Amino acid sequence: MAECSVIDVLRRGQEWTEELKVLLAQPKLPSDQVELLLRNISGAFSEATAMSQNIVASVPDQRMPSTDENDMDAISSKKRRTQATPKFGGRKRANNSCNKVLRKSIDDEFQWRKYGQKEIFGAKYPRSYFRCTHKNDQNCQATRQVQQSEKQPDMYEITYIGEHTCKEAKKHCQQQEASYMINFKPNTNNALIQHFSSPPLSSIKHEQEEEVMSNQTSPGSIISHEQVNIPSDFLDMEPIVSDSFSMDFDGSSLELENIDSIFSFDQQYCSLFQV
DNA sequence: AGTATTTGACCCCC
DNA sequence: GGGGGTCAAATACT
Repeated sequence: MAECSVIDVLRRGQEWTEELKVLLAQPKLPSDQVELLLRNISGAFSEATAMSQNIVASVPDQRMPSTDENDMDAISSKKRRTQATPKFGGRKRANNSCNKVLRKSIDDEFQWRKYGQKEIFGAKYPRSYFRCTHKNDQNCQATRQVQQSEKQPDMYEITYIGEHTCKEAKKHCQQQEASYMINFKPNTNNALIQHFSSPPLSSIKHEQEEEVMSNQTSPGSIISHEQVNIPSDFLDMEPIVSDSFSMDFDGSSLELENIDSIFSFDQQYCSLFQV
């Protein structure tokens, strides 16, 4: 239900964007119409973001790690104990951040250790569970779930849960400044993509998947003013056409570069919610 | 030998 | 009650 609404909103935004492209191609820019369309587009992003927030927030989280060492004594057999001593007691689903992305590769800049795999009811492919390799030595709580996409078998749906607190995260944190930015200056709705700006660090890719990244313009060439980051995961899914526009209205200048990257982002985000 | 993966068991939560 | 997330012994790999 909510998914359909998100898609509707995003498609609406896409239609407005197409209209904007037509306007921008005109020699004499109707700046009032352009501004209106920009507001509409930005508003659509905001709306879709707010709606999707509710959807993504429902992704379950990992339980709290067990600290009960004594119950090991209760193990009498080689295999798992029976439920006399509740090893899993107190498990709860914390409100850690989670972020779902679609990728061609399951590799990223972090080291993961697989700790489980499950056949998911109604799903074609099993889901694999990974935790950060530094869970034990650095108490890093980041986990991720990887599942082959049914719609696009060459892609993987990766859900990142929790954030890295290991040294690897700190190392990659600095590289994050190279992430992509988008901006709609003349309106106040630009909080919209901000929601995407806070995926777990592990979902931000830089040096990997060059074969896709090389199709893009450099990060710095994308719009900037209000700094709104887009995870590169969304941008690297499709080649991005390098259109660039510049315009003025209300006395303030607005640059529109890589506007198609916005469409691409919109479409890819849409695909995450399609049934 | 140490480390990573597999896989059945276990438990929480809807 | 059952689906899904995690544990941990067994196994595979380096």
